[in-house]
Amino acid sequence: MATMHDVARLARVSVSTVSYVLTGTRPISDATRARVLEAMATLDYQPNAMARGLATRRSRIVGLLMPMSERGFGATETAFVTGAAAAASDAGYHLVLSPIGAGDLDDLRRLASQRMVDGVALMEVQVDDGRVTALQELGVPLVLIGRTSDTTDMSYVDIDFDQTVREAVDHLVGLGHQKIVYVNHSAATIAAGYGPALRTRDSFVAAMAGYGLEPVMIPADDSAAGGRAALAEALGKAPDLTAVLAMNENAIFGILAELSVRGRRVPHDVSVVSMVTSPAVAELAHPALTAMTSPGAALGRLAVEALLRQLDGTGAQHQQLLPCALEVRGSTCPVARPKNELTGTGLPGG
Amino acid sequence: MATMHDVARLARVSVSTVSYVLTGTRPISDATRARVLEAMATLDYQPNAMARGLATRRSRIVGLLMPMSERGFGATETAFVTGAAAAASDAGYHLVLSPIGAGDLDDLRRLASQRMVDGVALMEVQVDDGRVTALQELGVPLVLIGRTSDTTDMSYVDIDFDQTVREAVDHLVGLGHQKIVYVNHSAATIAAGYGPALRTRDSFVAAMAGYGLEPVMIPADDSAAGGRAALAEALGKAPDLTAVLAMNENAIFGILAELSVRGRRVPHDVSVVSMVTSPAVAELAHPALTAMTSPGAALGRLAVEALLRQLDGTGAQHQQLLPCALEVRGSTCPVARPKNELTGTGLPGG
DNA sequence: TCCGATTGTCGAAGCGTTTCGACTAACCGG
DNA sequence: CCGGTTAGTCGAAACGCTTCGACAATCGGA
Repeated sequence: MATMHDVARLARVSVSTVSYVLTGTRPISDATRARVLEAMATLDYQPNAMARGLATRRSRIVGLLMPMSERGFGATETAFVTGAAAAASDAGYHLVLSPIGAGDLDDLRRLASQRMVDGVALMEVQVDDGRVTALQELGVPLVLIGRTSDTTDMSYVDIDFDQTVREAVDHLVGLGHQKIVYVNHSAATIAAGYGPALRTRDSFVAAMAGYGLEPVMIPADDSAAGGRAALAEALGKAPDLTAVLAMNENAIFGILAELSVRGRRVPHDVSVVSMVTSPAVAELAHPALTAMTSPGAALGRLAVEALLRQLDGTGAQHQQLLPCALEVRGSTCPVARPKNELTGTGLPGG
Repeated sequence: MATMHDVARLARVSVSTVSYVLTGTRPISDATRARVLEAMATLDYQPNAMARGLATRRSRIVGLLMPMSERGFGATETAFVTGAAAAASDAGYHLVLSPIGAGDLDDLRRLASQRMVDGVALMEVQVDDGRVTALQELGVPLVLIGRTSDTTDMSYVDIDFDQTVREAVDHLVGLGHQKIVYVNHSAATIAAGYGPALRTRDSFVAAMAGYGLEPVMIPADDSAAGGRAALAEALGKAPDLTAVLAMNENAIFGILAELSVRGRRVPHDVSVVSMVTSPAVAELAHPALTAMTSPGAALGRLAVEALLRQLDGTGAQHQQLLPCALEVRGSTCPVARPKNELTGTGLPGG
């Protein structure tokens, strides 16, 4: 509750001197500084954030816009937020989380034009995202997590989907798998321009082509049921599949369930790799899933650090990709036999 | 960027008049109001949050303190945050999420004494929580999600664990189950004074006693492995168990895996009920889990609403409990036979 | 008809900082 | 010993809003 005035009076200096001690913008003699600091300590002084914000036109708050779907967010997104908050806190900033999605642009405009935030980080960026243009028009510094289609002059951090897919495919092919099915998000999600779904799709095609293999791809709704249906469809398209690469964290358990129902054992009959998955989720399955672990916390930290650099002018555009790390657990193993020509196209063991 | 001065000049009134139009604290003639509103519209005026905050000594920001563990948070906590953010937004407030745990009280004190937040809601409240006393000393309005041991003069919202456990037990007993094992959090978590673990434990004992049944309880580490170990222990203590009631969302998949390994089918041999679980997680299992669905979003909303009422003086202490709702899915069914004495203590079907 | 209350508006004084211009000493090289 | 820096400090003016006290005009009883 003590103000600068109180500190100044107790230290027998002017308020401006106190301010200079605090901000270091002008030289202060050691004696004076000591008196001021002592006064601050005895009064338990804390600068008032509002007053400071008004005078400097900087709130030292950055916003994190995270659309919250009804299905909540997984460990990946949580790690992201944690990393972002930690980075902000380290720099003496606060992080405001706003559950503002692509829908309510008005909310966003209000938040931004009230000058309550110095800059924002956007999560769940769509390939064509109205929030980006809205913020740019308002002149709000921003960094994306994810990418829009046109990244010119934009700062972003994102998962390196291309390398991640490549590593996953390398892992499976290295184990001898040839018939690999890729289970993506739903057709609707892809059509809506969800970047990760689009990018992994393209990368999968490219990676498979690099090995001269045919890329089989199936969309799946974001649910266990969607996973089951997708696997059924996959077995129709490629009855002799030996590996599944799943992008869809929500469908993965359905995939496993359907495999189990159909008598295909994991990993002996079918190897499964889950993409962009947190260890916690991977451990829930039995056997635990070999997965590409997303660099959630690191992404969050990088995003906020880039934003802060942009704010204080020590850095402009920042574009960075981070791959997911392959963590081999129990759901992948070498393919049963290289000579699986024996079974032709039929089911193994009828 | 337009300020009140600009609006006032354009509308040919004084700044105070503009302010009154905005806040409604004094009567304004319709003609004047119209002129002012029009000026605001043409200038695209937005009040500056900092200036307003400085003048009113209210930031219109409420904090949500959510300790973020490395294991991230589940759909329940996410729903909670969403509900809280929505409630804040509806009332024209912003929600600052701070990942401040029971550890860093200094961070907390700084946040609070900078007067950046008008009040705070605390998640993951421990039975004995230093944050509570710290905030009370600073005179910061606060509401808990969860409860400390002494709730005198405290506002809180929490899950009605007693009723939730009772309903779960009722459901199982109604299906004919008598040998019910309760899988709780780990011994360490219980010892640390984690409220939900303590309260459900007591409620389980009471509920079982109400039916004249013996309450068997097993602690489990928060992991799949913990669940497997717990189930093994449970089968040792009660080989003839027919139902498991699990409080531990992280252990549940381990429990299911171990049941499967031991040849006990769910739900035919063993019924399973998961407590305080979100539908999304319940659907991941196969069969989908009968669960007590936590009222996450509602809790968040109630907490923030109570806090805001406290802030504008239209409400003081607020204490409220909400039960989880029983959602019957595929993991529970009537007990195999009332005459299960046939099988003695051995495994059914050898 | 006069008085008290009400309505509508204004000017000015804060709110707690930062920052600019100015001023005093002390200091340095010539 | 003098003009020009430089270090150290102060007072005052912002920053953009709210709110208090004042005042004129209108109104409704007695």
